Amino acid sequence: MLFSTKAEYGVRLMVELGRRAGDGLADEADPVALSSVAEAEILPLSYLEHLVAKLRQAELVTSVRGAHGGYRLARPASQIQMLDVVQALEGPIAPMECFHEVREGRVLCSHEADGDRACATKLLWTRVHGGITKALAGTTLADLVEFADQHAAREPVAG
Amino acid sequence: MLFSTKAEYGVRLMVELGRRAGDGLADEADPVALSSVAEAEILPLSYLEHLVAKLRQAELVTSVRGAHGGYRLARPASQIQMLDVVQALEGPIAPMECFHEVREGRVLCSHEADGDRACATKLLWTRVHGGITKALAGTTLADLVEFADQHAAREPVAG
DNA sequence: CCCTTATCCGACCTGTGGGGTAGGATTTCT
DNA sequence: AGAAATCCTACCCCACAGGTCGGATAAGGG
Repeated sequence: MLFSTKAEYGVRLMVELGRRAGDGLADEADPVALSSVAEAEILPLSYLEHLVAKLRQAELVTSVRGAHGGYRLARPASQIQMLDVVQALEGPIAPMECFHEVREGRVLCSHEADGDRACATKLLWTRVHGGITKALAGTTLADLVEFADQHAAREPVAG
Repeated sequence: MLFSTKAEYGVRLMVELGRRAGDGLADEADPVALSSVAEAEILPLSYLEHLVAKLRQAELVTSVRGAHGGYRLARPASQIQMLDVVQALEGPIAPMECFHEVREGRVLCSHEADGDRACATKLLWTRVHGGITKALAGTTLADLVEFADQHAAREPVAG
């Protein structure tokens, strides 16, 4: 298994926010209470709180405290890359322990200090890393929202 | 983190076997004792035994028991896809718990029984899965062996 | 002003699996 | 016979995923 349920739950949370934001106009709609998302997705509220905290720190959602508060997408779904979402939830995307992303697209293996022998595998992980990030960066939240709306058409979101 | 060290160690093991096999002629060379691989890669022998057992079950390596025994690649490195190696070591490549690969390229999400709502994320994981398998299937062991030989040229393999 | 509703925050708990060890049985070569 | 290797099973440790709990803080409504 590659990603944990953190990523799954967090993505489902984002999709839910995206669906309720309607077409644009996110700032004017009421913020969505986490409890309503938890109910709709059948996920534990207190666990979602931890996840949404990471999304907020990554400035992917904004929060409104107090009664009638809740969460909103920080920007339109079409401008949110899933790469950012998954990274916020799971931490840096490294196919292996020894891998850090140093700069945009540049990858470093910590075994290089041992002499390159340890990292015959570097070529492979680099390619895998590229494949994953490409798939994640090439998918926006809007893509998922649209997909979700199509496939769950018979049970539209309440609003 | 996506893959565990099982994949890393196992791949390094395979690369080591590939390097020692020379150019083709794998069947005629002496088999490689696991202890020599463990020494060269500075990995615990007893742990490698577990990994190589999986590789043998997947028919990626063959073994020779007894004194002067050891392991060989089951076929030329150029005919070994890294997808098979990683799958043998880590099990099925699923970006998420709820994901099974049903048939070549076809993927199923176990949440579908709950109604599709749970899997707004299906589109995303499908793309990620595709990115990973494409990267793994498109890389052969021979690619890694060549890469390793180039980058560790100043410390050639003993033989 | 207080009550309700919500976000926020940190401590805590529990099971699973990664990562590794240990010991011995078996096979084959010298 | 004995050394050198694979093979096999059982076991151990602990970090972390996955989740709970209690409470602090903030805002709106009567």
